[in-house]
Amino acid sequence: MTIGALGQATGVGAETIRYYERIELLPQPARTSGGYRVYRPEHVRRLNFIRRSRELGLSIDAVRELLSLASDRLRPCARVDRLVRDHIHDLDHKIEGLQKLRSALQRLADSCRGGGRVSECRILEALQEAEEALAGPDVECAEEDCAGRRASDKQPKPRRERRA
Amino acid sequence: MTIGALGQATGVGAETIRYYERIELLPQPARTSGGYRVYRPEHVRRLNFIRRSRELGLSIDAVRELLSLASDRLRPCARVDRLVRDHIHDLDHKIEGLQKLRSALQRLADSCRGGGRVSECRILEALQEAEEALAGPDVECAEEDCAGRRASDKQPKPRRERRA
DNA sequence: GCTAGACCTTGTAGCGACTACAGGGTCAAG
DNA sequence: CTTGACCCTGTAGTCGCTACAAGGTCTAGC
Ligand SMILES: [Zn+2]
Ligand SMILES: [Zn+2]
Ligand SMILES: [Zn+2]
Ligand SMILES: [Zn+2]
Repeated sequence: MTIGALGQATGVGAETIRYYERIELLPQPARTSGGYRVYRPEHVRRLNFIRRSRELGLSIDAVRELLSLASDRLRPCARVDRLVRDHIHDLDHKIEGLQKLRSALQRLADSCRGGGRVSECRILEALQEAEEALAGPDVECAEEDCAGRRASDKQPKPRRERRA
Repeated sequence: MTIGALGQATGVGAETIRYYERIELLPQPARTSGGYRVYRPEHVRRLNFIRRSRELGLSIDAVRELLSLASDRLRPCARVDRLVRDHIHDLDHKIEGLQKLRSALQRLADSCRGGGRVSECRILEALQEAEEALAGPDVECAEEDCAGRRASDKQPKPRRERRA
């Protein structure tokens, strides 16, 4: 099958497929004499796995690790679980942050009658004036490993070269 | 004051300030004979406005519009309100999306005992196997203008040149 | 006056995960 | 053999910064 057919079969655009190949998330497929990529059913399976993982919000690196773990069928699946649970935990932080923003914005929006002039708009005043803790201070996470994981995120990650 | 002092006064890094100048969010300041940027109190006010808006999650373009609205003191503030309320609405969508992801992931994580081998891990199975609607279908928003606003987001936006 | 060192300058590239071209080549049907 | 749908590579754009490198400026102390 061609790249277009693979795209149809998986719901992933052709340009994204080529991108995945470039970053070595998909292996290089065979080619026709004219240079067209030729895909096989195992590519469909792998790409579907990738798409579903991405739809769940997992990062490309997490997907990469899941794929590598999945190929080692005898290994314990603890690391798989941890990847997923860490991602849930990250989501919790993200959701909480957005909810805080939302309520700060709601307070702001409620303070304006909406019918006045810009010169008397409470929204603009609040943005212009001195600190009143628009968003509250952020409390730190109770979870054990959270700080550690977040710190290790900062670690410089070995970069891959393009065109190996 | 120099760029470093402005950064201290507003809590914005010097490189970010230069970036804001490049994208014309901050006006070009005066310079010393040696080429150093020289800022005045009105820059501090403007940059504080920008920082607070950004902390609330408003996009650079929204901040740009707020700043331009704020300068027209006799104009009605309806547009200001709408910007903020639209942003709240966007946040609601984002939060809802993340919560859906979260519960899909939670179901996935719960299905794994965690002590087994990769070969029998339910998480990997679910990612590998055929569709079972990992994330549910997304219902459309009841809000009137939501679809319209989202469509106009797709409109090609006139791009600004660098180095005008 | 001279030097050390803190600060500043420009320009460029990187992040994540794509997406959108341009300018050409290939393939199958009619 | 022509048409037109598909494919190829390579590059640049998205967003909002952030991190350099290589050099210039300013100020305080001697
Ligand atoms: Zn108002
Ligand atoms: Zn945490
Ligand atoms: Zn498992
Ligand atoms: Zn909506």
